[in-house]
Amino acid sequence: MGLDQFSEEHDEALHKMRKRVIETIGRNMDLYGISQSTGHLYGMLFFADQPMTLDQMGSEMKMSKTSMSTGIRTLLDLKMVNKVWEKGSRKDLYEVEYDWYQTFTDFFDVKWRKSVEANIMILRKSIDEMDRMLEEYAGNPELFAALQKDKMKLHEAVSYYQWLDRLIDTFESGEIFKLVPKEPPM
Amino acid sequence: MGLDQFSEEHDEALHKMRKRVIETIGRNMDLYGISQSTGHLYGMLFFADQPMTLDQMGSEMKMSKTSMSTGIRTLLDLKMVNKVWEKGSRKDLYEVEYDWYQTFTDFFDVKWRKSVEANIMILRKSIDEMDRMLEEYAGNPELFAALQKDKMKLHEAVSYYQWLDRLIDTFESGEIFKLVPKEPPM
DNA sequence: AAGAACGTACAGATAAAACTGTACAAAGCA
DNA sequence: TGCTTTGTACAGTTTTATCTGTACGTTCTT
Repeated sequence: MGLDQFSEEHDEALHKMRKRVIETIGRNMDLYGISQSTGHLYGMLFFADQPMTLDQMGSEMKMSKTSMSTGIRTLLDLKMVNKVWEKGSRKDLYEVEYDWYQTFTDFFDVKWRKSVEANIMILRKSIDEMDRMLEEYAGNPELFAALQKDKMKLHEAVSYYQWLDRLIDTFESGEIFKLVPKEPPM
Repeated sequence: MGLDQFSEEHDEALHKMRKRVIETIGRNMDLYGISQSTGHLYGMLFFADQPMTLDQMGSEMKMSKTSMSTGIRTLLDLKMVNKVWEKGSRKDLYEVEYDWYQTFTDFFDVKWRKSVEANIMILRKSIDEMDRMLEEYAGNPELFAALQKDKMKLHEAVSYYQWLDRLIDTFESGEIFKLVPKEPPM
C-alpha cells in the first residue's frame, strides 16, 4: 500500500526518495548474506506505515506470494523483522525491527555464533586426533614436525574463535556500548 | 604443495584431518561473502607449508588457473592472503594472512566501511531533499506528517551508521582489544 | 630483440540461486 | 461439519553466479 493514501502528484517525489533509499539499503544488504530482492523487501517494510501482510507486500513488490514468504522467513530468522499479531485478523503481519543496534547484535548472535561454535568443535576434534597421531608417528621425524606445525595452527585458530565468541558476548550483553556509545561523545 | 613430501600411507590420516578442517573453514566462509570454492582455496593455503603459486594451487585444487586467479584476487581484496615476493622467481606467490585478528578487522574496514559510507551519503542527501519538500508541502497536513515520519526514520538510520563507523574505528585502531582482550582473562 | 613464461580478459558452458504457479495442509468461520 | 482463507512445499523455469579454455598483453630471460 505504501503511499496509496496520498494519491496525488506530490507523492512522486516522496516515492522517488523512498525508492532510492530502499535501493541503497537493498544493495548493501549483502553484508548480511541476504539477496538483493529480500533486501528490497526489507527496505519497503522499513518505510511502511504499519505492519504488512504477505499479500500486501506481494502487490507492492510485484512479486509472487511464495517469494514473499521465503523472503520474510529469511528476515525473521535473522530477527530483522518481527511477526505482529493483530486481533481479528488471521493473517500474519510483519514489521521491521526498527532498533538497528538490536538487529546488528542479533545478526552476529544468529549467524556468526553458529559458525564460531561449529569451527571450534571441529578444531578441537582435529587437535585430539592430532595428539594421537603425534604419539603414533613419533618415530617419523618429518611427519612429526608437520603434525606439530599443523597443530599449532589449529590452536591459534581456536584462540581466535574464542576471542570472536567473547566479542559477540559483548555485543549481546550490550557491553559494547560502553566502549562505543550510541551517542557520539561531543 | 600439501603433503607430497610424505608420500606414505600414514599421510592419509593427516590429509583427512586437513580436508575436514578445510571443508569447515570453506563452509563458514560465506560470512565473508566468499564462495565455497574460494573458501576451499583459502583453507588449502592455510595448511600450505610455504607460499604457493597459481599453478600449484590449480593442481592441488584440481581447478583451472583462471579460477585460481579470480579466487586469489577476491582473497587479496579482502586482505585474507598476501602476495609474497621471492627473489629469483617471477611467479607470484601467495600465503594466507595468519593473523586472523587482522583479517577480521580488515574485513570490516574493507567491506562494511564502504557500505556504511555509501549509506550515510544517500541518507544525508535524502534528508536534505526532504527538508525542501517539508517546506513545499507545509499546507498538506497528511503529506507533511508522512514526510516527518520518514525523516525521523532516516535520522535514526544515520545515527546507527555513524555508530557502526565508530565501531569499525575501534576495530581498526585495535582499541577493541582493550574491551575484549585476545588472551581471555583467567 | 626474440622467445618463453606468467597472469588475466573475455566469451561460452556449466552449476547454483532465485522466482513462479500449483497443490495442499492448517486454521478460522459459517 | 463443510467452506474459505492463509501460508508453505514442491517442481519446473528463469536468472544469476561460477568455472573453463583460449587468446593476448606483460615481463623476464637469453
